[in-house]
Formats: sequence, structure tokens, C-alpha cells
Amino acid sequence: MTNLDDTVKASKAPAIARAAAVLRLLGKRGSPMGVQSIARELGLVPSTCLYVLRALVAEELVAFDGDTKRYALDAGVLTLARAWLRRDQFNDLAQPALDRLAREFGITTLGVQVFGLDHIIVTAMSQSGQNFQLSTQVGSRFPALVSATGRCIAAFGNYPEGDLRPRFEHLRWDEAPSWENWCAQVEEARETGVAVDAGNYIAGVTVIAAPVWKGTGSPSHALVAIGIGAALRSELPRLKEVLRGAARSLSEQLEG
Amino acid sequence: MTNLDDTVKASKAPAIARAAAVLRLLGKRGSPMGVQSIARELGLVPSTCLYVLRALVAEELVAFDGDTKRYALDAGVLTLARAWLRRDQFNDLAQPALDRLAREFGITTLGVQVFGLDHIIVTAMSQSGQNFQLSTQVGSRFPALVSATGRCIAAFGNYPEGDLRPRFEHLRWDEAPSWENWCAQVEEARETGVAVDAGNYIAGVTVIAAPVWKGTGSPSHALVAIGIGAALRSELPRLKEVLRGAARSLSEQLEG
DNA sequence: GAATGTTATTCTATATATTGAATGACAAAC
DNA sequence: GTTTGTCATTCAATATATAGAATAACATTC
Repeated sequence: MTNLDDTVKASKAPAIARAAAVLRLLGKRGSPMGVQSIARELGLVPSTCLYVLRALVAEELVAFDGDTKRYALDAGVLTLARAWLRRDQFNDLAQPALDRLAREFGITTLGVQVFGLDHIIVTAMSQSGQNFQLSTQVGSRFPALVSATGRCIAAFGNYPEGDLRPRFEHLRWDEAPSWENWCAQVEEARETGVAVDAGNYIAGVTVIAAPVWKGTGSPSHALVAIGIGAALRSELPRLKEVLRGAARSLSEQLEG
Repeated sequence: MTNLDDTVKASKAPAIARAAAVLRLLGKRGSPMGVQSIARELGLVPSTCLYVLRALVAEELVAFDGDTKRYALDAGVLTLARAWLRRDQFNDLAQPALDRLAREFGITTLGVQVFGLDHIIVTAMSQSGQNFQLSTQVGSRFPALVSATGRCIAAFGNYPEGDLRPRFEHLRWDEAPSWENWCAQVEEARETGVAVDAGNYIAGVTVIAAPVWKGTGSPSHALVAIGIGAALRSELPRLKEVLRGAARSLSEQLEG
């Protein structure tokens, strides 16, 4: 995130943008960092950075080790996350459906929230008890246009091709589809209401996604099903149908 | 948190204190709130509050609904929490021990982080597969001095009685112990290295806690075991012994 | 053990974030 | 249909958070 400067300048509360950048950096690094290295990394003035850190420490969002003078994320961030999880309407409604699908088909299911063309965040997950299982974690971020979810977002987001193409070019796939193929698959998703990624994103792994709307416009969320290739091949048509149904019913519940 | 003013004034980055207060308020309320009500609740100037909110929205920590003009927590907080969970040393080391204890004794176990005399936060949890089970959630906050953890903190924190007593008086228990009884139990915890709450905090529920140190001074964390009264009565001595052992071994690992 | 490159931290002048009043937009009450 | 209250939002003056140099405390290197 090198455009911190822009964000800071644009805002009337720049300290908050800096604080968020610090939190994200500490989260990404994982290991504790000193004032100077944080400041250097984010292009901040060390003294300013110090004040930001002190404020975050006071809020228990950042932990300070007096011996090593290093800073790291603290448990306060958990409390916020828990509060969010507890009250998010999509999550509450999606979880039972995700559990049901995971169990019935022996797969991993996800609920994700869409942030425009930038990225998606996994907000709910369910796994069947089976032995081998693809897994991710709640809170993970992925590029918006990748895999099955990406085709969904492209299909139902009404974005001009000029916005899509450059982002598409920067994606990382195991087996990247050509732009033409991808567009065809997006078109198919638009018609059927479900998107499929058959081993493109991760070789040998099939990902299915159906869009969920909260209000009108672009889809705000999506339901995702992940299965190891051969395991669900025969069930694929039925899974697509069921996933689409679950997504539609969720959208209806979110309207009210 | 009515001392927001103090925190704001003391800091050189007051916007961060305000932002944190807003996030916590939104977390506590759960339901979306308007600028005005947030400002009123926190004693902020509405215009300032608006700028804070806009900055938080830009960071995806707060979601803004343009139709209703309401603000609520957003999924960004999850990403931070995940990063923290992944890298917290105490959590990584404690989880296997918690799982083992939960399974062996058929109980619920917790790892908590201590924030002085203010509060503790649950950062790890393990539950046995049994039918009836007390449960809480990762991220929950409790007053520092309550239940078994409270006796641990009082026993090993080296706090003067003058700091403890007023806080003790404000606690809520199902069956509050008298100050004298509580002090005796704290003393016992100091001698044995394990604290027990036998139905005081929640009637019929036994809670056991052992302190964990990260460096010297007051305990930074604690391991907690929770069981429905009668179920673990016969096992209690052994559980105390095992919990203390796990806590000690954790403390040693955290030293390095 | 002196010298050099780090580091965290303090200090002060100045650019700017914050304030509180003013505006506009909306809904409820009359 | 007007009035009244509440809402989000803008604006300009000023209190203040920030930047950058200076300091102090380390390691590391020579």
C-alpha cells in the first residue's frame, strides 16, 4: 500500500489512516517491529510514527515490549472482530446453509464479502469432517477477480471491460485461463447464476461460487464451495443448483 | 468508557483514541448507528465524528450504508484479528495443551490474556465433545478480578490492597464471596500456584486458573479450566496439578 | 576504547485537524 | 401546507498535531 500518502492527504483525520496502515503492516509482518522500521516501511516520520504507536498501545490494539522496544498487534483487535462476527447479518444467515452444504457434499464452504474490484474477505467457513480438505481461514483476503468468485463479480458487477482487463492480467493462477476463455466463462456465469473454476486457480481443485445481493447494484457477498476435483464431479450439477438456491434465498432474506 | 476525554487529551494522536472508541461503541451496539447518536454517546462533536467515521470507512474498518446513513463495523477488523491470532506466541503454544486438557477431563479450557487490573480477554478455547458444556467465545472480555482468574491475578500481581478492594467491590457474582474469604482464597492460590472458584462466579460451575508469565512481573496470561460442578469433583486435585504443570511449562517456553 | 552507525525519543515552529456555528435536507407534528 | 425538530454535512477561525532537527542511548565496527 504505497498510496498511504494519498489516503492521508485526502482525509480530514489522517492519524486514522496512518494507524490503520500500521495495524495492517504489523499484521502482515507478524513479528514485532521497531518504530524506525515501521516508519521507513510506511514512509512516515519516526516521531509521528511513535505517537501513532503510543496511541494504539493505549487502546490495546498494539502491544509494546519495553525490553526490546518492539511493537506487535495485541488482543484488542480480537474483541472488535468478535463483535463484528456476532452481529453481521450475512454471517448469521449464511452459516447454517454453509454447514448444511459442507456436510451433504463432503466439501469446504465459504461465505465471502466483496469489496468492489479490489478484494474479497472470507467471513464464514464450514468444513465437512472428512479427511482431506482444502482449508482457509476466516479473515483471509483474496483478489476480487480470481477463481470462481472473480467470475461472479465480473458477471454481475456491471463493470466496464476497461476496469476488468488490467486487473485480470495481474492475477496469479496455477493454470491461468486466456482472456477470451475467461470472458466466455463469465458470460456463462451470468446466464446460469453460478460460476465455476475447474482447476484454474488451484490445479485439481474445483471452486463454485454464487452471488448474494444486499440491496441492488453489485453483489455484496458470495457463497463458495470448494472440492477436490474428482470427488464431486458427479455431484457438480446438483451442487451448482443447490448453491444457487441458497444464494438466492439469502439475498431475499437480506433485502428486508 | 467515559474517560475518553482524558485519553484524547493525553495522547498526541487523539484521532486514534476517538477512532478506537467509535469502533468499540459500534461493536458493543451491534446495530448500525448514525453520526449524531455516535457523537452524543461518546461526547464528540458531530463534525469531528463524521470525519473519524469517513476515515474508518476508507480503511474498511467501518461499513457505511448510503441509504440509511448508518455506520457499523466492517469485515476489515477480521483481517487484523486473523493476523494476530496466527502469530501470537502464547496462543500457538497454549492451544495443544488446552486441547489435551479439554479432551482428557471432558471440560472447556481457555487461554486468556491479562490486561492489568482492568480486564482479561479470551484468546484461545478448546471444548471437549461432550453434550453439555459451558462455552464462551474467543475475544470475550471479563473483569480482571472475577472468578478463578481474578484470584490468580490478585495472588501474583503484587498489587497493593488499596488497588484491589474497590475493584473487588464492583464485581458481579452469582454468589459473591466476602472480602475476607476471597483474600484467604487468594492467599491459598499464592501458595499452591492454582486458583479455584467453586461456584462463586456462576453457581454450580467450577473454574480453575493457573498463571502464565511472559517475562517477569505480573502474569501476562492464564490457563483456565471450566467444568460443571459435580462432573469433575473427584478429578479436581489431579486437574489442578496438571493445569499448574501446563502453565509452568508454558511460562518457560515463553521466556526464550 | 574510540568511532560510527544505529536506535528511540524530546522539542518547537508551523501546517492543519478540530471546533462550533451555519447550511441544507428530511420527517414528524400541527 | 407550514412549522418544528432532528438529521447529516459544510465552512472558516483557531487550538494543536505533526514534521524535522536535535538529543540521548545504544550496538557494532574499527
